Amino acid sequence: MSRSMPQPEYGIDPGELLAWFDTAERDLPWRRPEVTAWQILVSEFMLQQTPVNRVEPIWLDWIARWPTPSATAAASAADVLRAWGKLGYPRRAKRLHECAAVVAAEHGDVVPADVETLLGLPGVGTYTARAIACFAYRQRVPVVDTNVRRVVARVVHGVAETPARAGDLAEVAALLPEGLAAPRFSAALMELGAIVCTARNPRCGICPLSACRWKSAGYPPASTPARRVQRYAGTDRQVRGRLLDVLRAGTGPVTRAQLDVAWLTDTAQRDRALDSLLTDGLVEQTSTGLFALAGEGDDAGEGRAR
DNA sequence: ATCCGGAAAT
DNA sequence: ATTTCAGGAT
Repeated sequence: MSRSMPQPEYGIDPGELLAWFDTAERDLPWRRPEVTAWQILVSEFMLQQTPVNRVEPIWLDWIARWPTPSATAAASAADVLRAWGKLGYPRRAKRLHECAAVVAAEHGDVVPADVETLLGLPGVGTYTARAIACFAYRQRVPVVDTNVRRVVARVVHGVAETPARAGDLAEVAALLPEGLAAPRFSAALMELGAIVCTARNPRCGICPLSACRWKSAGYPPASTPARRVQRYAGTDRQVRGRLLDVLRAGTGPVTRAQLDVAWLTDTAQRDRALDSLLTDGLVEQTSTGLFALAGEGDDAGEGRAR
């Protein structure tokens, strides 16, 4: 195209990125070499929309208690929901429990390695399937999360952020180095987005990449007027959280009155939240009309005979 | 396009 | 008080 000047590459130099990662990589427990594919899967479920710092202690307890899919599947849903604690989005815990049952029963207690099969598992979507294929099985597949999307938007496209697009996977695939370096490259790209090329206050002064279109363009701010944020206080989500707090705190079924005190300001909202928890299968009603965490009355995982 | 937690940082 | 955080399901 342009013949006067050599066009700058503005890809992402694997050498620069990987050299930086060698020195800056965080020592996260699920990156240790002895960690199994299942345990990596557990970390990916927990990390969905949740910061690393909050996941770490819960993941450590979790894999010590339930190291395999079959061990997880043998636990009761109630025990799984209690172990999940206040990590948030408890439907993830239920999906993880369901995922464990599928892997144990249909895949010989071994996490599948191919993306297509992974995508069929409960709670495994576009990102998580490829993260497992890449980080657990060392495959050269594109792993696109919010960090990667942001880094590519800035370094390659010169804009502060871009919405998710259908072409994101192909674009990131084209950035991957050939051969065995791809998984580490993907981990490094995510790490760069997490600790240098961050959403709010990027630390461009310590960025290892010498070529960045966003830098060349003078760090233009986001053009789109910040999509409407999902609030939390006063929403059904908060009410659901309060109701689950009550059920997690106890050791068995509770009365409706015990649940009601969790949210007194809007009884219609409280009823709606409880309905949604029942619909999601996170809460169950006993034959005597009490409420309990799903599987609370079952003896699965309790080591008792029927 | 919406819903789904909760905590820490700013 | 707002923003952000290793997304998925509907």
